[in-house]
Amino acid sequence: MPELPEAETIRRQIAKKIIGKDIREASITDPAILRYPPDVRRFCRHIKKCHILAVTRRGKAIVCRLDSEQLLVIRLGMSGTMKVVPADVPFDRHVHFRLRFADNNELRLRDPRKFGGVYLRDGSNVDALPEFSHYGPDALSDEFNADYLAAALRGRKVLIGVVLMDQHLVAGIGKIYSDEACWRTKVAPTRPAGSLSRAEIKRLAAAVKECLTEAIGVRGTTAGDNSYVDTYGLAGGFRPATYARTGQPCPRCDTPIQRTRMGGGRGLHYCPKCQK
DNA sequence: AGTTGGACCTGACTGC
DNA sequence: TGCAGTCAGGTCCAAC
Repeated sequence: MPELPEAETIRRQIAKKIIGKDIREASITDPAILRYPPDVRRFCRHIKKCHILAVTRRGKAIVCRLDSEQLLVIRLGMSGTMKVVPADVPFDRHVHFRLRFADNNELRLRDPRKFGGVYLRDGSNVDALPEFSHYGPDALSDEFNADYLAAALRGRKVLIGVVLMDQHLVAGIGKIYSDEACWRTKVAPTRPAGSLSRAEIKRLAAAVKECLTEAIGVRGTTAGDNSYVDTYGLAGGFRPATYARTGQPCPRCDTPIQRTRMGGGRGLHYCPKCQK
């Protein structure tokens, strides 16, 4: 599932191929993928006159800045991948969104589970968009640090492994890197967020940046039932210590990794011995 | 306001 | 072999 490192990997790879390009045609095979505006035909008619000025990222989302003073937001959901290929390359039924450029290459969004989405919004300020107006600081920004995290966690009863995935608190972290950051901090993800000591919070903030940065360096993570691949179809090189490793030995102490369900919901992976 | 839980979606897997 | 059931999770929304 694309989190910050996977989104950043895809952003870097497609940026080289689409910045400065003129859009000639947009195709939306599944209208549900277009979250805004509601009118598919108007969207397609409008965007085919646009030019891509920049490709940035906010949390797990990729944002294209257009010369029309608009922003094209692409969310990958949990199964989304993007690639740029010549327009005559065949595609399957999971490709829901395509942008064809004047050079006859196509940007394609493939998303089997359809949790992803495309948004076209007026304006050039990413933080002002409805999609991001309540987002916390990007996990790799200077704004996300021990002081910020300590203030944000104070009094919170939600489990630390859950609250780290709250994009309103900090943007870019999902299951893989929440589990990973807790493991590196030696903190059980099942602890109430407000129970962490100042020292633990400081280590946690550093661990978040550390594992995200490492993961970007190896083009993200391919693990569990997810089939994430970058725009060249290659798996990510990051190897999580606990995520999707239930029953396998902890890399630090060999204790079998446990998985718990938080209230019937999603799973948290951790080492019951060295994470307190 | 903080928190919980269900809905969305479909490929991969399990069990009969 | 085939079919039903379960699981995975990012995000949104309704309901305590």
